[in-house]
Amino acid sequence: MQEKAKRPRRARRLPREVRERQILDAAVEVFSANGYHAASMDEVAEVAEVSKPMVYTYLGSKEDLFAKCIRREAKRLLDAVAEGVDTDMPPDMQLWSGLRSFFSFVGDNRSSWLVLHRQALSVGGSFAEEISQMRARSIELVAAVVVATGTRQGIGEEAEKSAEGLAAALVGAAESLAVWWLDHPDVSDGLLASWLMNLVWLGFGDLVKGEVWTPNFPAPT
Amino acid sequence: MQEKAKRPRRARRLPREVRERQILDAAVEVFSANGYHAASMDEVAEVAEVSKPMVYTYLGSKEDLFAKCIRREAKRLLDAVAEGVDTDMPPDMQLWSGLRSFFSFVGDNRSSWLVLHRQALSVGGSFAEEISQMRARSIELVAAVVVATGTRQGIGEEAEKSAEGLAAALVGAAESLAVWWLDHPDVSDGLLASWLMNLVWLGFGDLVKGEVWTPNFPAPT
DNA sequence: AAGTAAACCTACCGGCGAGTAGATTACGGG
DNA sequence: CCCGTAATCTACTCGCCGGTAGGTTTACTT
Repeated sequence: MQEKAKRPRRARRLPREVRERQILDAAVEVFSANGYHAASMDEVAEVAEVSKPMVYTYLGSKEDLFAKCIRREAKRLLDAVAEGVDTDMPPDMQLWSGLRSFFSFVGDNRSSWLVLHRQALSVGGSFAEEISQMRARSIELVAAVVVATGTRQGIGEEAEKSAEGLAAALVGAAESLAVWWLDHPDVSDGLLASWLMNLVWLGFGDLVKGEVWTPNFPAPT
Repeated sequence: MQEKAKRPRRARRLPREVRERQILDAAVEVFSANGYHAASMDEVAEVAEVSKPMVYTYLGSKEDLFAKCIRREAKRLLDAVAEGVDTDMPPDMQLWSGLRSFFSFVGDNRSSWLVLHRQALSVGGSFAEEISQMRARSIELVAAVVVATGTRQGIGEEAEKSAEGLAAALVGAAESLAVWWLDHPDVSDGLLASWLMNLVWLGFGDLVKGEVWTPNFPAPT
């Protein structure tokens, strides 16, 4: 019987700052795996290699913790995208760069993406609100690019009015493609971005030129 | 003290069939409102105006209940879309009709849509699997339409290879637009479908014709 | 009217998980 | 080397919720 009791049970003490980071990392992992409600604080603590009271002491309640996860990951994502986009570029290049950055981030940070995309929306209350607003902001940014293209080329009011809808569709397409990517990882982020650009930009372009698709119902005889 | 005990407490007894329907309706409502985990069986019972044991007797455990919700609502959605689509129509009209039916359904059945889109994915386990598969099937159907267009017009292998990705993007765009719709209800389902067709179909068309968008990096001097 | 089966309820149990009390140990400064 | 403080733990409480036991009422049948 060796005196196991004497062995230091856990890693050496670390400054609060570091622990907080560890816990947040663990929380993102746990939340992304099974969702907010299914995640337990015990599990977070375990993954973070820390005891539960530390989690509460440093990060507060479960809601607090989740909010902090969301905000941190959202900021990381937005920063990553913003970094790749230069607002002096022409609109199509802005979109292209933004998409590449987005897919690249998702590829490197699956958990972050999952926690933002899947979990945050399914938690009623203030988070959903917050996330929705952030998503809305993204959509507005995209819409701005769309409108910029339009006005530059003399877009009609009609199309401008629908710009936000189109932007929402584009954002959704990107998100969906990101999810699809999880099951088809043998594709590069650049290729994904190309697909979307080809799908969507040419559509925008035609819209701008005034070409429209209209349903041609079979003429009733 | 009037003999309140004598007053029939609840609505008249109803055949099992009817009750099951009521309970399922209530469950969809409750699950869609706050998600699977946050929903309580007591709340379902209350909304259904039935006592909890009835829920268990008729629909089984919480998981069973949720699964039955998902399956029923998914079937309703798929049927609604299928009903609007005639596979003899040309591909663009198929897409158009499908999109219209989809948006129409979502407009009429918000809870169904929410429970399918938001909640089902965030519940780990067999549901997520099931839902994912169903979504994958939808994507394949769309992909088939895309490919049909392509081959008819002599599409290249490259584009065909990416058809599934494009289909995923389109499905995602539609879903996202549906969500956007919730915040902007003053738009008709037909208009939504038009937007998407204009955005996407012209893109497909150009793809088929061999036109592609390519990033033109500023030539390094 | 009596019997029976199905519809329906009240009232409870057991466990899980959020959150906490309070002791304990390591590190830095004197 | 010793003390204070920050870091950290063990070990609990307590409410909520999934699930159930077992009885009661209604409605149909004969």
